[in-house]
Amino acid sequence: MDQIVDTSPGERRGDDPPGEAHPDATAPLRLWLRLFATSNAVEGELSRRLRAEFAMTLPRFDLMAQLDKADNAVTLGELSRRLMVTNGNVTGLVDRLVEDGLVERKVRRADRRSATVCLTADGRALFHEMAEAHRGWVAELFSSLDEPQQQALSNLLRDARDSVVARV
Amino acid sequence: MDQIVDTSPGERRGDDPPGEAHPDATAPLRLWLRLFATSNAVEGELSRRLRAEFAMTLPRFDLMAQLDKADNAVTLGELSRRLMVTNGNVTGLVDRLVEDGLVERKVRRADRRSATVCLTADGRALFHEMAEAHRGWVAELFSSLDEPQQQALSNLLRDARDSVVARV
DNA sequence: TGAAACTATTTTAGACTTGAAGTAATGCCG
DNA sequence: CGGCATTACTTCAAGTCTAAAATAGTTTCA
Repeated sequence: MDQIVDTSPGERRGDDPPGEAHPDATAPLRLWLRLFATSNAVEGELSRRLRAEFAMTLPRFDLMAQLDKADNAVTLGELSRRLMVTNGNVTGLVDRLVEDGLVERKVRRADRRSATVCLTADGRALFHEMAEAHRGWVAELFSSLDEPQQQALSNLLRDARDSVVARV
Repeated sequence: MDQIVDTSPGERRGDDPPGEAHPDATAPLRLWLRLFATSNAVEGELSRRLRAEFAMTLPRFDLMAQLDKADNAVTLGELSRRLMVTNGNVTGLVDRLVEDGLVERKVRRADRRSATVCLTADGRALFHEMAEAHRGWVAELFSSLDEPQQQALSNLLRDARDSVVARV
């Protein structure tokens, strides 16, 4: 969690219009700075509320969201891919969720290397409760932006992500 | 690092146009999902390159960036505010940077509670080298977006951040 | 068949992060 | 002066995360 690089340009207010002769070499840096700051602010606030209201962490919530969406049992490897985190990370998260009785681990008979994970009844109930609150929080946090702005931002972010992913 | 919530809507391709009667209750969720995925992808890649090329972590780089920008010695508390992280976090980061000989800690005579930090000569030299590479990487990662797109995205992100910060 | 390659997961070491509690110096004010 | 709140920083416990090594099961193919 970081990224306050900004090796030079100040926060210029206004619509940052110029678009002058040679493009500002620090413009992408400012873009990244804002992307990071925004993402971080949202993540931090959601994290705080989840902790305060449900004694839950964001990573665990995200893992449960994948399980809820999947409907069926999912392997650890698949979870790792969907959450975009390492295998070892998923192992630990699942361990803790199992301790809390929110998910279940089952070894597959078909391939004894792999195990699947699914929500318990308790886990599913809790998740639905949290998900509803979570959806409301997200909508609230972005509520200064109107529909078209949110749409435009969403589209640009999709393009940005594609740009990044293509170069990783 | 997470957030793969997405409790329902698939990744609709195209420009997500509809804009129908009652606004999709999951639209903000999709926006947040994309924001997070993009930020995370960039952060991960910058982190990897920084580690590979300079044996440096992003948090330490960010801290050094603040010191470079500040020009003068900065107190730990000020660093904490600028990096938007807790005090305890800064203490540890500075400890490790001091071990590496990249920054210096000085107790202030005026107020013996507080200490200031500044880059060493080595630290400053290394930072400038890293910052140049870093700027290039960021520009590269976003290079699929043209100037106006980057500008538009940057502006929307500023609005989004303001929206979030106003509600935290 | 059996060795080598591959796949799925766990383990480990190291770093980062937070929130809460602890320590120490300073400032306020009766 | 002297107690008390405040401020600055450190310490601590718990959780998250990664990269790399280890473990174990499966597949391939000579």
